[in-house]
Amino acid sequence: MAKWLAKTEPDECSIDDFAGRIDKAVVWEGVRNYQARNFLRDMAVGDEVFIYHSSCRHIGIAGIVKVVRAAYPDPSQFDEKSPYLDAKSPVDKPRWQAVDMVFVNKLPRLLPLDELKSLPGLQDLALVKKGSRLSVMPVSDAEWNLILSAV
DNA sequence: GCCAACGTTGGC
DNA sequence: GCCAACGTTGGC
Repeated sequence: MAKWLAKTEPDECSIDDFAGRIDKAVVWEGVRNYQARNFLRDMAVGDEVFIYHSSCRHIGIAGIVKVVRAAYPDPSQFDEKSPYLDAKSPVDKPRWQAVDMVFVNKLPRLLPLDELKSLPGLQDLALVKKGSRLSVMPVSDAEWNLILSAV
């Protein structure tokens, strides 16, 4: 079972938003970067995903969710009212993918970015690399366990 | 709010 | 195919 990390601005969709709707999956839409899209496409049902809070007061890994529906065409790319509308995406060959995810748990404490940067063994994780803007990325089992043991 | 780093766009 | 200009991301 593969593991992943996904960035989100908590104002948009925080780990608490996941926790507050455990009966209804969150549609992870709006990814508009090809590399991140490819990772989304590789996600399988049951895969676990770290939720990372960015562009906010407390930056870091906040919790874990899991995939309950594998990649399908992101509806927001065709939605005129969505900020994620991509008018150039062909309807018969959509560019962008979404997955559905549900809450698993919050970490006992938020693991801040500066701690993640200081952990030996995470230097290959795109998240901690300077200038990295990748919003969905794979996490190895070793990295996953290291992060959990640092909480 | 600033700004460095990055990905995308579009002219050539 | 190159690359400058531009818009966006995201930490600080």
